Amino acid sequence: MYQPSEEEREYLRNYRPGDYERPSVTVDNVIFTLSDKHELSILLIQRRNFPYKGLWAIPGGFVEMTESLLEAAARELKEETGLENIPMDQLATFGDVGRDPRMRVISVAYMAFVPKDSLNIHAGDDARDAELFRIYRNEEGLVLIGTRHVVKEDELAFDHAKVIETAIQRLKNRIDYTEDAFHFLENDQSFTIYELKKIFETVKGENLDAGNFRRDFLKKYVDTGKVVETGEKTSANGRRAATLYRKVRQ
Amino acid sequence: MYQPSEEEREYLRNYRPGDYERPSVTVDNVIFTLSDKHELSILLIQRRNFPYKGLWAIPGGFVEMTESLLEAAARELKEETGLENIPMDQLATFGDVGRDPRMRVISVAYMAFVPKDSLNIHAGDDARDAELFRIYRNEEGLVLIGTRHVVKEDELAFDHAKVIETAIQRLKNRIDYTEDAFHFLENDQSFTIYELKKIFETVKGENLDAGNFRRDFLKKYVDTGKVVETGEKTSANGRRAATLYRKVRQ
DNA sequence: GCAAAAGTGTTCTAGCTACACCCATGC
DNA sequence: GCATGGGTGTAGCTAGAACACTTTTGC
Repeated sequence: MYQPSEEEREYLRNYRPGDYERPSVTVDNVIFTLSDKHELSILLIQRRNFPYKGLWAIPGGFVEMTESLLEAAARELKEETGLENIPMDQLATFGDVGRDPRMRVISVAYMAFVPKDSLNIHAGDDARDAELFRIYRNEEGLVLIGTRHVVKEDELAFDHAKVIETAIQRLKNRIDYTEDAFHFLENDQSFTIYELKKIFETVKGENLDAGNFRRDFLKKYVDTGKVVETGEKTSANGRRAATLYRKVRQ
Repeated sequence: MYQPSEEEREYLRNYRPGDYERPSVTVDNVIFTLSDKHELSILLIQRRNFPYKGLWAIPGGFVEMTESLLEAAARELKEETGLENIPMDQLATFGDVGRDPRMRVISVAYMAFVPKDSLNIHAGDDARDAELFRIYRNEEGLVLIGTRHVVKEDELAFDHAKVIETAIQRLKNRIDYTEDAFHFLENDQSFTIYELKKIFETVKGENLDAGNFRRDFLKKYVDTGKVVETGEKTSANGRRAATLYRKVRQ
């Protein structure tokens, strides 16, 4: 391990940062969930202040000097949704010069996948309204449909349309080789194969063959020990009882 | 497109950034190339100033207020290597609190893949020495072997060992579905299948079957029009003449 | 008995792996 | 003639797509 010399420690004690201009740094969270009807959805907040007053944005905020980027993202997630201990993944960093009309702001975007029922949307201060939007697409681009509002791509604040597009793309690419899908489960300690199948279908935007999905699931997760049977079955409500599985937490 | 109201324009005219503390933002470049003996290599510079004086680091520098992150990375690449118009990809952003002992620094890492012969290593100011290091690995982690120096993982400045590890991982994952491999070619307007095969073998760290690689190459790049035959052949020097291909620039 | 999820079996094929084999050329 | 890279052919295997079919339950 690197041990600084006495000379270097002396230098650091006397170090005073120059007063050159610095950009502001924020974290922004793309929070994905699945709607009741199994549609990919995202949490947006409505801006009540300038700039982009009235437009919708992904939630975020300034990075404090005492917290890491991930800590900042997790703090913001908690403030917005009440959720803690959610795995978050860094998406990308957006830093074009004019992306915030006030000043230079560099934004590190994170993404999180959360089960809908756990979502407890805090508008935070009344400075902003929060809503869940289903993700659609037409010729002009993204269309986000909430319960009370419809938001088109160009009604998103800052460069957030680009951030969201990047996130959707990344999620689709990742879903097969990460464990993202499990994070959408309401309860990853008791779920059926077909609940998980629904999640994959939603994210990929295509229907999957039930038999093939089942075999893939068994080989990829059960045979490797990542998922085990709970021993329970669903109490049959209208159909044949299904085996319940549990995600093994590493 | 969003048109700010007169009120919002007024707000922006009068906007003065608060004087809260801001982190410094840098870009750092992981510059990959292949050595003469087809070994994956990376460009490092030796620090001649505190902190981490004498240790090796990936090149980088502060982001100017007037340039985007990518522009900053490209500017640094040019200063270090003389290379321009090289495609660069954002790797990840590193922002742990103590990663720079002087002050809070958030670093956006980029990666570039360049042909070795084009590399014209500028030490820049004499404040630093630059050298190409082949990438090896032993039980303790990364070992970087240059022509004059050998650098172990813990002799890298800041969190650059982590940055480099992340970059190597990403490169290995990307190589099959991106066009990174072509960027390592000395001349992508005239190359043979086997030159490209060598690059894939180096990055993946395994030998590939010549026949299968050839068929894959033809299907993946030639059939899709991404690569075309030049019409020329290698002037036979000790062996059968090989077809020369040219990458089509989109 | 029908709808719908749960679960199993089987066929067919595209694509990959492995490997054998021929060609061209310089030494 | 042999080493080396250039280039072709093909047998065999496997993952996966497609789909047929059975089970269980509530209505």
